[in-house]
Amino acid sequence: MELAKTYDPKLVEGRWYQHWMEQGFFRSVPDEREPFTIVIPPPNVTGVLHMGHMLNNTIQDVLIRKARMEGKNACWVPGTDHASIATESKVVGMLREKGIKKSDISRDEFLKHAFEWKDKYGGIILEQLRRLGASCDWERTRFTMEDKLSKAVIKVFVDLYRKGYLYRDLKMINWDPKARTTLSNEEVVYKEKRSKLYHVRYQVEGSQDEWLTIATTRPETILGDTAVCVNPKDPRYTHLQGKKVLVPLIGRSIPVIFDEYVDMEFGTGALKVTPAHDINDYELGKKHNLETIDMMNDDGTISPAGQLYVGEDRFTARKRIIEEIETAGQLVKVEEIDNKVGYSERNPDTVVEPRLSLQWFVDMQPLAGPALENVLNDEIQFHPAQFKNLYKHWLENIRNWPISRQLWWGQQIPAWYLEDGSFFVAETAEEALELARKATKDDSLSLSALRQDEDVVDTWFSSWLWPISVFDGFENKEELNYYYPTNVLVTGWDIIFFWVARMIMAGYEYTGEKPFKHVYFTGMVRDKEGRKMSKSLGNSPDAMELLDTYGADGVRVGMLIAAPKGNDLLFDVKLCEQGRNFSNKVWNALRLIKGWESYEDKNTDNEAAIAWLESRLNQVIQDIDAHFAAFRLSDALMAVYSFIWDDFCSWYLEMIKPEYQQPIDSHTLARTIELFEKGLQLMHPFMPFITEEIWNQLRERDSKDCIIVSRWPQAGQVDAALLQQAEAAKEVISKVREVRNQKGLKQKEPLQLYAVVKDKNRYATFSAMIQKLAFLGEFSFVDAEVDGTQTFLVGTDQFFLKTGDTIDPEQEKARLLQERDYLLGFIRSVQGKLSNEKFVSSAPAAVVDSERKKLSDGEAKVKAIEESLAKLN
RNA sequence: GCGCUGUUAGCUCAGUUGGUUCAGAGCAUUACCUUGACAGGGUAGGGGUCACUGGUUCGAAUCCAGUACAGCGCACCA
Repeated sequence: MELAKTYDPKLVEGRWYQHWMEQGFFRSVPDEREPFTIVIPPPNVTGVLHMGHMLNNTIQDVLIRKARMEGKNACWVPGTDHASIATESKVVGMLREKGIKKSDISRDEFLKHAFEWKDKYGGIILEQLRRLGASCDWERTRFTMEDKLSKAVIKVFVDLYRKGYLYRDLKMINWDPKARTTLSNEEVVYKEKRSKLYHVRYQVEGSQDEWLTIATTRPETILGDTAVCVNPKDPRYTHLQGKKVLVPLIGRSIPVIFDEYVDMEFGTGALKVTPAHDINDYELGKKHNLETIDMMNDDGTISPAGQLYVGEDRFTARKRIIEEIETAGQLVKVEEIDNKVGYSERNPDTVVEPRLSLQWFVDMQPLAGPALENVLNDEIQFHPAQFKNLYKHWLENIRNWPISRQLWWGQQIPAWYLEDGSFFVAETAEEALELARKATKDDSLSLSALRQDEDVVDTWFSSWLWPISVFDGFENKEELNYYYPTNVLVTGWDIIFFWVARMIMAGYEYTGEKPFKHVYFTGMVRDKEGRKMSKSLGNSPDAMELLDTYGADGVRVGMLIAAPKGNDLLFDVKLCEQGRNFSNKVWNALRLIKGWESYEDKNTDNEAAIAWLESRLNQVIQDIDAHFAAFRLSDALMAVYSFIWDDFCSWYLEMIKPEYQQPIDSHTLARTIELFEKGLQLMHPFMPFITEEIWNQLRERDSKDCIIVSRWPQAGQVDAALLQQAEAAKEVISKVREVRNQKGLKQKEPLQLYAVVKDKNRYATFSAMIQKLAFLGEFSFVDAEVDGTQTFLVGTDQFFLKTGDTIDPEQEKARLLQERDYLLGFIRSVQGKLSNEKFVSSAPAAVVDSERKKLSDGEAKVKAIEESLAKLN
């Protein structure tokens, strides 16, 4: 069959993926082999594949494929995350389009809609991952909100509650008024903003015209003011001791209090205090027994407690209140300042409000200990390791985790309340009822007396259990014992707190063991200018389109070749082009080899070439294994890339290539196929499809004899002397080509080369190669300089190339003089070192020897050049 | 404000304990080549005072201190 001139991934990828599936190559069940386990960072169930996923999952696939080839029981567990805030807001939006308001339907109805939505759109991303070549065990696909996983969440909630690690408390939390839910500190993103600082004067109660001016960036909260605070050391305000002031517009009388907390330098030195809407104000309020007025509704509108602008949005209210204050003559001035404003991570345009709220919290202190210790002591290794710093800092300053979310899409909090507000935490309503009966000593209590907490838990409160729960580890230890701890987690460093740290905590708490041995952090995928990929910038390529255009292998190479671990990837489609070009290069190596007719012969002139490539291969295997061990995937890819392109294609195939349309001896062909196969195996983790295709093109194979399950090549002997000889030969060839280039000679016009060398053996093995690749009519050793030739040096060996051209003596002289001057300078610096007694006495002998060798080599070279110069004169 | 990390070729990055040609790779770029596996190609080049200053050392891209710039994290922000 004739092979196409260019490689077409479309004809290959789908076919092989299906074949792998049919053969069950991705399937893993526990057996006696060593396991190698990766759990996927579950993408949002309604998500679609983007560049970040491609990078992340390519890395996981590379690792899992390598492990599979090493004979390990490779298990990559896929799945999706219910992503409560993100998904719920998508569903709310979808319902709104249908004219349904969330507030008009019941929880059950809403969940019905949500599950319908999930069944329709959920899992698209998993299908897309198949296109990328992800070799997940799809039979293990899990979902964070499926029954078993939800049960685990409830179990853990109850357990932590009973241990006293989980409690309910009224605290200042971050509130997302769009999603109408609590957020943890980590879910608040602070952005530097240019804001207005309003200076507003409050009249001192009982005075005619005495005023106290405060400064605020959130004037709408004036409606919730219950004090004004000044520093007791501030001489400007000492006279206000015991005085009261009137809140503008509403005229509420509030005390002037004194606290060192206030910075005298900032604004006017007077701070309005709104205990319900600011964390610091709340602390002041507690300390000074202030009233707390919650003047905002959960959607960010003003509540009746605010008295004015009730029902208006907070930002509209801000505008209007300032206008009215100005009209009242109480706006002193407006100043521009830079401050940081917190936005919701999930709703990036929504400003987060500090809000006083009754929520469930996890006490992180007891969980943090083992999590910190085992990362610092490298029981769990971070790659790159510098993320340990970030991790350490966060854990050492850890704050309690508010886990309740005022949403419906998620695991409902297993707490049941009685009329009087007392509550009972249990895995089921029945158990809660039993607890309630015991507590109240009232056996007549029925389920209808209990009301379950309306809230659900934070998504991360389910995903922190992921490495355990995907193996059903909370009900059955069998699979857990085999697959856990998992080998490596591949994830972005941006969720180091959200997810990585918490999985480590849950791991130690619930299994007494780490959840993974290694964490490979990927950076963010940015465009080539370093900007974040975003819809509004339109700089985010369509992932599926890339796969179509460049093939999965091309895209995978493109992503990995420029993705050093932990660093952001500056993505450019040109990288995928490079990947595709590489595919094509390998494909054409196949075409060449397949195109050869062979004749039976056990003797060959190519023995040296074969032995050389084999040594190179063994060297490359060693390099690649070392790169993998250190998670240097880009380097591993680069090593195989240059082995295939440079060593195999550019040198080896050219060395053994027969004359045009001539056959090749069978021995060389067989050995070439073997070596090519090994190269393909090294490529396979990175480029699964094309390697499988070529693997099967090279020989007739059984349907089970696939490269994906072939054994990873073992590094054999490296013949260092041979490699050196080859390098010398390559240098001679390059030098000849250089001369041709300079002289404008044809590549294939036969020339004569003569050499004066110290050791003929150095060139003996490859002399035929030199002759062939440098296109020489003659290559021979001589005893003395040959006249009328172009000269060059390889090491200290002299070469004389007869170009047929007449040599311009002046030009040649100039060239030689330049080279000599360079060498003389070099020699001077080496001599300088060697004449320094301190160097000779304190440097290691090997270093001194090498300097001496440099000197003698340099001198020999100069001597050779001077001989040539003498001839020219 | 506190802390972490970085600064090496036009771009993205290697450079392991200071010492063998250590100043590298890929991409980009330049010249030449093109019926011969591959123009999605071949061959050969050009390109860097290793951010700056000082120190340690026989010897510094590498170690130390300081400076500048950049990125990130945390805290504060009326």
